[in-house]
Amino acid sequence: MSSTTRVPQEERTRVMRHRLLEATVDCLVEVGFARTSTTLVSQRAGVSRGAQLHHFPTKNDLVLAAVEHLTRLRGDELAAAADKLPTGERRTRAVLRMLGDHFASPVFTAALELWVAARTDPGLLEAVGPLEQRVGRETHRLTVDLLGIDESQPGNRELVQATLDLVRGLGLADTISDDARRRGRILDRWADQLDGSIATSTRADSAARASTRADSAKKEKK
Amino acid sequence: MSSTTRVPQEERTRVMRHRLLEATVDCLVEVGFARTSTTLVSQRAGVSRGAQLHHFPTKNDLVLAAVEHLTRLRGDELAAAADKLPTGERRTRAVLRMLGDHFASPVFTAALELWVAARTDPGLLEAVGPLEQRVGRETHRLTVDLLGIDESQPGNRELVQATLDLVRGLGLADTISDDARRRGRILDRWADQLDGSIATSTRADSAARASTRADSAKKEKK
DNA sequence: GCAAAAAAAGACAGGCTTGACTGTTTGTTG
DNA sequence: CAACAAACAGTCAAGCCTGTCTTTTTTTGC
Repeated sequence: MSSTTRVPQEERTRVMRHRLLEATVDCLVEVGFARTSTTLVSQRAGVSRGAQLHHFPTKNDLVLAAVEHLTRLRGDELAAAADKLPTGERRTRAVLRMLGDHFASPVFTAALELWVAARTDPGLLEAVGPLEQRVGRETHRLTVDLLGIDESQPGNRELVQATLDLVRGLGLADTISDDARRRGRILDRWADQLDGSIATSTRADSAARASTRADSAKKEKK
Repeated sequence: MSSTTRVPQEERTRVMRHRLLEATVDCLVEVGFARTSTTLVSQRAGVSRGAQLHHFPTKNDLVLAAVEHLTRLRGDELAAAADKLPTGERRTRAVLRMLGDHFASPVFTAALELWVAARTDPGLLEAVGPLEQRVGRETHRLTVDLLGIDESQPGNRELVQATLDLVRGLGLADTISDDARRRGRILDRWADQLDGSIATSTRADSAARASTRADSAKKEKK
């Protein structure tokens, strides 16, 4: 009875792999990397163990694919959040809050699990390292664009890096003691700090500042 | 016969437990929490499995004791580093570098492993949570004291918190891509930021502020 | 339609970890 | 010094995880 619904194999493969990768990320968030067993993933994905092994012969294959998947997820989430940013006053605060929220989201938690696991797993590190570096660079550039910062000014680059390391630290703290209010206060304070410092060192021209903001604000809306 | 060397049982117990806890911390750093098996710990400690099970009946008992041990270690290391700090010029830089070094040290790495593991382990979280909170408070106080910050001034408390979250983020980044130079640059920049901000918000004395700025302008050549 | 290939399902063995259990040595107490 | 308790040593079974293997179903090419 092949009369029910004919699904092309390409589509089936795509769906299966996607379900497995999503389940893997879910497991990373919910039970951590250590307890994320292949059996658990297949159960959560609603995929038979045989099918799983067919698409990802080894656990390493699955995890490596999950790393790439997660990298894509993080990029998308950041871009989407950046699109929703308001323009105008308190731009810096909004940007920082957006970053803070991202580094407290489940995708960051999953990335953290992989991050920590990769430290003592050479094979995983080989995959996580470069990708994390790429995400880091992209996030850096995004932040620079969103805030309209002139990196040619000495010290500004370090200031952006510090900001990103700060939100990373906040994200880490958030994983075991979620305190959004504390995070908000700290980020607001840092935004003031940034505004004061950046204003005096780079943006003498407020018109250019406004245009940069408007420009980076309107990304295509897919 | 008691001809060899008489060792009191209390001392034996103390030594055994200490060796096991040290080995546990070592394993956390070298292979991570996930692969830290009781067998591995007993091997590394040079303690028989039976003896281990005698002192720590379950793995949970061992890990919980290791958490406390590690907390003590971190406190001691911080206090020791604080004592060695130079006084006088560039105080802020020295303090930040000290914090940065601590959050890039093996004890922090071990704590990070427990931290991440605790997120998905209720029993562990129950032990790690309060202790981490305590260490956090102590570190905060230490930083405030070392930098001579007046927390009654609005915003200063958040600035110290941001500083600690920053070094935490730097420590996390350090675990998979050790880049001490980058860390140094960022912390120096942050120190300048702190000096400028704290000066204006707590010390109305503009002479102190000017000297601080002149100080931060000339980079050290190490 | 039919054969071949891909996809999916599930059983099975080998390796590792944990904690219970039994036996041995060493220190303490009367 | 004798009895008791604590410390120490090592074996064993149960459970889980991974990856191989065989079997069944579905899709594709002819």
